[in-house]
Amino acid sequence: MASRGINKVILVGNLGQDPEIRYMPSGGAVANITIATSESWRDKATGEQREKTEWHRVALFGKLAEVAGEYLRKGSQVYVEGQLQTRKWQDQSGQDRFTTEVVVQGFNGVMQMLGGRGQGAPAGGQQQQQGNWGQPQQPAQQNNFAPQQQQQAPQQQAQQAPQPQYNEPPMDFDDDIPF
Amino acid sequence: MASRGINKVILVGNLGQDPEIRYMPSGGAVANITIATSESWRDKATGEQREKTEWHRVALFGKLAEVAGEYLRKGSQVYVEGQLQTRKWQDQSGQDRFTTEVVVQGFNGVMQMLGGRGQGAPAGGQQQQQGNWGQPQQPAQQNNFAPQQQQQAPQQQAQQAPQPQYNEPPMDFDDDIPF
Amino acid sequence: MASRGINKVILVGNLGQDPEIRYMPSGGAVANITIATSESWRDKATGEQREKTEWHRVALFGKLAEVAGEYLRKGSQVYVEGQLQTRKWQDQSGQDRFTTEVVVQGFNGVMQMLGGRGQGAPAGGQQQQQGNWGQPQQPAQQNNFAPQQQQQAPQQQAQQAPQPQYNEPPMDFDDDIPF
Amino acid sequence: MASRGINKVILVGNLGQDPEIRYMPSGGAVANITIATSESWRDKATGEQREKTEWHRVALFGKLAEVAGEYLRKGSQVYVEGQLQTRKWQDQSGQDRFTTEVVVQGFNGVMQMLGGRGQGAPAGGQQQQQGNWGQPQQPAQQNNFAPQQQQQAPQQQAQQAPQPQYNEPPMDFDDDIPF
DNA sequence: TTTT
DNA sequence: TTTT
Repeated sequence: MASRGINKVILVGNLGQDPEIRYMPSGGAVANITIATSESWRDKATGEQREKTEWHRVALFGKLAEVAGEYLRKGSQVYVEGQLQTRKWQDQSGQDRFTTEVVVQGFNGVMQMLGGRGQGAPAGGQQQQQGNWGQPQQPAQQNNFAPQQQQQAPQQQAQQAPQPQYNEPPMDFDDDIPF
Repeated sequence: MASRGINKVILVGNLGQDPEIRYMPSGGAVANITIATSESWRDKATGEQREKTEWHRVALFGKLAEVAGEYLRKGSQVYVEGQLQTRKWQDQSGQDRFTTEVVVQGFNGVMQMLGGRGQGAPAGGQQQQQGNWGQPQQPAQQNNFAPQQQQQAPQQQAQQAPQPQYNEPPMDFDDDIPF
Repeated sequence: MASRGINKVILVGNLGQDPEIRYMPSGGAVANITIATSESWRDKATGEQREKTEWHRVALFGKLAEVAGEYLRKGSQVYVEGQLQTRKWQDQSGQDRFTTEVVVQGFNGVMQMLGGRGQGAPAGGQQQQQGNWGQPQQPAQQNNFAPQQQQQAPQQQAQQAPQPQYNEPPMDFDDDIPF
Repeated sequence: MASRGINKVILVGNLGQDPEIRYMPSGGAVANITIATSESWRDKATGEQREKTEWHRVALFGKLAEVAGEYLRKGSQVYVEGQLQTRKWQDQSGQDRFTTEVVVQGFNGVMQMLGGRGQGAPAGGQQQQQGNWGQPQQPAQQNNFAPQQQQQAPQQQAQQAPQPQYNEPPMDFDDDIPF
């Protein structure tokens, strides 16, 4: 767990959609969220107000993934601190592709919900609505990674890049395998 | 220049190769560098020492780009602070691709050489050797972006992703156009 | 405005009280706020839940000070990014004392209100309530630093340390004088 | 080990003197270092180049303290990441005083030596010279905090503030007691 | 796709 | 002195 160099990302922004929770074969949770940050400025040439939004792919692991799944929702404001990680995957034509994510994990990972009083998910009895996360009908241990990937591919296609399989599974909070 | 949210990256690491300096049509400098950070750990299963290196694409603009070109070299240790930015480009087959970079620019961008006394380029009389950067034989104003891009594409191909053109040119230190 | 080394503080927390706004002889605004961050843990020995709150003295300058005065209130959640600065002052007995603050200022300073919809001050017609800030009855230019300091001394005494005079006035957003 | 809010300090700078290593009653190591960061600018009024150095008190705990003691020296360049902490102590006249330090500790603490090959302590056979740190003639367990404090007080007096005793001992890497 |  |  030593490291040479510093690789740190700090984001504060709002979720573009509800978190997607999955489970690794080991049973560790993974939450994928997208966070928006934006800059606005006055265009010198036209004098108009302009705005540009940057979307960040963030992957949380272990306990933080579970908290994200429970409390974060589309629109939630959040602070995350993690590391940059670029992973290689193959598209349908077998070509190499790369996706860069912010990995929030282990000792260095931080996730804090912002904005106070209950901006997130209902704490109470509505947990049935969470059925599409983590496949509650099946024990978490059975939820493996690859099948879920397949399902997501089509819709992700329209976005940016299919979610690659975590062939080398990222370190769960209790594991010693770094990313 | 207002912003909603925080988008901050901090890296400390070593350059994988000499900086590549180019000039935008406006004359503003752009330096592309790759920074390595690494983690090492003992594999629980095998007991072996393992190491994983992460490579970061970093783009510096304006004055910082010029300083990078003058003083940084392959192996230089550097601190950079910038923002995450994902840009879309088209590959040869016209397919959309995305590349994420750390943009170091303007007021929020920071670049500091580390390691003290002259780890980088010779400060003294060898500045002629910089001829291949920034095409000093021609006035900087003539160096536009696209042609240079073409030249770089082949070698970059082997790496990760061709360097996309900056169609929407990133803000030079003196410009009001954000990234 | 060059710098050797990195001096960066990032805080996310809540204000312990309303901001105190003052004006320097130059007319530049200064806002002093206190931000709480806290840690909670289970005491190994007793098994009890414990919590410790850290209070941070933060000084904002220029535009950010004005925004703080207008929108932040006791309890507001805020992100600030600034620099550590320790200043020397003399107590009543003439002894040297030191106070460390987070200075949020100029290009590197960041202040973002968190928590969304109107957690702060009313945007509308209640601005008269702000009368005790910045002495609106008098032109800002007349509000100088030292007198205000005198008034605050007694109450501050009970706290931590009297607010020292800014003998070497900190850089306003438009100044070139660093802190 | 939960926390509400973010309390983060990042420093890159050089040590003003050799680290001072002490041991807590528990046997955990504590290293005190001072780090300089500086800003330089051109004075608008006089046109002169000016420089201001900020000195930071940093306390490292546990393993990081040991590494600091072994490898850092006066002049060493270092990256540290920690938390702001203000502690109260009494001066000779019994008056309350406050000292703010950067605490580098536990999971969130980071310390990285910069500048590459052997800028710090001799890696080789000179480790006997470290005898004045950590009192190697006596078992670490016997080195308690308070006596060492007494010795340091006089010289520290000239500086900023006597090193307060850690009455509530800060969390060692293996402890669950936060700071 | 978020937020103001 | 804040917040949960």
